[in-house]
Amino acid sequence: MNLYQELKFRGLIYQISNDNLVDELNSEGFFTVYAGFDPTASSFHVGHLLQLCLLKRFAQLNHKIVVLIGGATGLIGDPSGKTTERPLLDEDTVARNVESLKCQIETLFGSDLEKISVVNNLDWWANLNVTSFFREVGKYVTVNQMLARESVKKRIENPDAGISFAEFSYMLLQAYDYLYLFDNYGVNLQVGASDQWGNIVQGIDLIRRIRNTESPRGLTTPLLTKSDGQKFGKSESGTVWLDANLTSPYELYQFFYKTEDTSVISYLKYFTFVSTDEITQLENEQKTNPKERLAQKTLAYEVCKMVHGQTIANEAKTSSESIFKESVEEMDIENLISKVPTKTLAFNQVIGISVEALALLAELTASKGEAKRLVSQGGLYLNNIRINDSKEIRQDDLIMDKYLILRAGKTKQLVVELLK
RNA sequence: GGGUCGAUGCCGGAGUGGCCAAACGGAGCAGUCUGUAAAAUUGUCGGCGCAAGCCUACGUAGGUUCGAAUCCUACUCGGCCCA
Repeated sequence: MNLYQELKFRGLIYQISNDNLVDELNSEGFFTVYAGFDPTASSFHVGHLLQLCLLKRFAQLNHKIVVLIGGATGLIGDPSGKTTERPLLDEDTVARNVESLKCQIETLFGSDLEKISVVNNLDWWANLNVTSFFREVGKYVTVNQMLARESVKKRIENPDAGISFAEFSYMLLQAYDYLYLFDNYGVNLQVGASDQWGNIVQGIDLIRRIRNTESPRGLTTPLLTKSDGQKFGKSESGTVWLDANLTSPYELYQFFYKTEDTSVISYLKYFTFVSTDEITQLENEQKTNPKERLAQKTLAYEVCKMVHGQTIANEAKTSSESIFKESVEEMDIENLISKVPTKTLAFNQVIGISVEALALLAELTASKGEAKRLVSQGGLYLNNIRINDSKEIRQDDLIMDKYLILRAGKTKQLVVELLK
């Protein structure tokens, strides 16, 4: 299977800038591929994973990769897909985010690292002044065409939004980035999610006009949504980050484990390096035996392994299996501590208070009222036993004299550890 | 700079002096069913309280009033029009 077929099988090709790209992907030649990420946070999240995997696929076939961290563009903000103007991030935050994203790239790409350059567009934007920008770039772009862009149109038509000149100009910044990387790194393919299509085409166009060449290419992947159309990448507790300090490996594992049947096969294609044959097998397995959730298990494990390494992936898997046992006796609680969400509280603080108060204290619920609601609906469990009437925590509720398992609903579990 | 319109809970969006913790949608959360799935369906959805009730909330700060999300003034931010 060649590269194009592989990408096609995995559903990674949404749009291509030029039909020749199909043949080029199949030929012997090598690309230098670029994708940009704006440093709006200190970590990548699962929403970035698709692009990162795509780059990795190219790297594994010995194409060169340029990962652009938008130290400059991050200061402006991409209007694509946004319905309102974003607040500006301050410069220190952006600079700090750039650094931590760079580190993540390095751990994520591990063995393929020598094929990758990580660049920061602030390095060239810092030295470019406004007048030369207008002369070099602005002169080659018409506002007419910029206004025709979907993201811009939406904002202009929205009776109470509007778009600032800064965000409006964003597309030119990204276009120039492509030009710069084309000139200085030999980049000839930009990839991104489909909401980046406009920005990518703008870059290709600019290079064509200024350098008078047809060689730059662009490719977009589908924009991920859950089967109900919601944005991909959020769990009950918010964004699912790749940084283990922000989202624990257990939570990452759980996030993918809970994938609905209709999406799990495409996620396997997007987010893992499991071979096409194995994926087809898993697909059959899912049809005949959906209860086993084998596809979900594979997906969760593989992603965890890629992001955090094999040892941690194994731990996440073990913890997940252990905490979902029927009875508390079967759980290996000591091994779960700090792997699954754990809350440490003082012994005296807990003994004698109500379960609802404990749920609040342990931050299982946001308020006591919410905890009460849970109890009245039969959704709160202590040590896997449903709480029907409010009760006080007593010493003989403790497992091994120091642990309590709190659960809201079916899946939200928490270990409480008591210290004397 | 001038005029004008707007700012409501997580989001969208009603409300234009008391009946407003604020209609209605969506999201979220939970129950039932299940497979830690989907769909369906039921309930819930500011905080404290068993409750009565209390507290905090309709951009910010003041004011009018027995009483303000609703009226007035100033400010902040945004749209639109004019310069």
